[in-house]
Amino acid sequence: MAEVATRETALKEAEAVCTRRGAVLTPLRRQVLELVLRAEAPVGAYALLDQLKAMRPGAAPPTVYRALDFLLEQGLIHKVERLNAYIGCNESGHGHSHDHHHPHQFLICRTCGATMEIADPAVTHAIEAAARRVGFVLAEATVEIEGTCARCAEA
Amino acid sequence: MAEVATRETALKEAEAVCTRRGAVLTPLRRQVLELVLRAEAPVGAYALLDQLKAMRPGAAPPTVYRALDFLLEQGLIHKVERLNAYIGCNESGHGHSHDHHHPHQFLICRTCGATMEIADPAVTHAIEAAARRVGFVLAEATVEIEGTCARCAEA
DNA sequence: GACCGGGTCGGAACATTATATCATCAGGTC
DNA sequence: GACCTGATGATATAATGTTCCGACCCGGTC
Ligand SMILES: [Zn+2]
Ligand SMILES: [Zn+2]
Ligand SMILES: [Zn+2]
Ligand SMILES: [Zn+2]
Repeated sequence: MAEVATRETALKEAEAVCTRRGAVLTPLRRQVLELVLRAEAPVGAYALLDQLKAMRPGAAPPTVYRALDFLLEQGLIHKVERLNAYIGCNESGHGHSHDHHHPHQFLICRTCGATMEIADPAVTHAIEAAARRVGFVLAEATVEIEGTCARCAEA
Repeated sequence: MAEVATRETALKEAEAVCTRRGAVLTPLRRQVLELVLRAEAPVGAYALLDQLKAMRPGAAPPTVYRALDFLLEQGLIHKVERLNAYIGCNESGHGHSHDHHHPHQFLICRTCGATMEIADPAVTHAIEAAARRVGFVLAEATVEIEGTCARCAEA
């Protein structure tokens, strides 16, 4: 599978990103990141916990949430608010080398659940302009577009 | 207070919108809508429930959620996903006369909690274009911009 | 009047998502 | 060794949201 190689690369990069910043990608955090990357769609915290328990019998909600918080902080994953679920950051395509929090948008398919991350400059720019127009100092924007993905639409 | 008049007007309009569609704004639904409109910031379902209990001792979670579902369906309120909270639709400013689901964006102040609804055509258009570019059929877009509102920023 | 249907609400239980708190342990510093 | 910091173990609890069943009302329809 090509995905396995991609995942391995992503994990290696994550390791590098963390050490470059003085953060530590501990075995636990790495395990959680791998589970998120392995999933085909955004995963919920308790789904991760169930999988984690197989490897770490003592795992509990805080175990997962602490790891997720770290990974979010490092920009290695994102949270999809509409789904209360987490997804690996896809930094390829847009050239952000794992900025802590880079502008991004999600396209969520209601049929198959596939969620694609994009970073459309026009969307980002329009949002910045809208905020500026009313004197609002933008910190972070959540953009989650729901509908039907191309594959599901043509069927 | 000017807000009271605004709220009364909004309630009257809500009533009219519902009857025009064959839906019924029952006393319960109207009460919940009034509580949402009365709040200064987005309100959580359980905060509404607490207030509702004062008037309706038997109120339980489904009581509130059913009313909220109805109001969302009618486009009278919106849900703010980042806050798991609900806010009245501000249809003034943009000329949607309570479309069931109209494109909109939120500006959420992290300092004071104030949340402003806007409907910026450039943002809406950029999102539509981004979706179309990848063959995605858009149904609904959540745009929630967090930061500091103008009042809090100047202080 | 009897019957049926949809829509609304009361009420109990449950499911899902997230956090608070305290204890423990390992590594580095003085 | 005494001390601090960051990470994890472990238990409990909070916050948010849903399922399910039964009652009730109200408008047809026979
Ligand atoms: Zn990303
Ligand atoms: Zn799809
Ligand atoms: Zn609105
Ligand atoms: Zn503010």
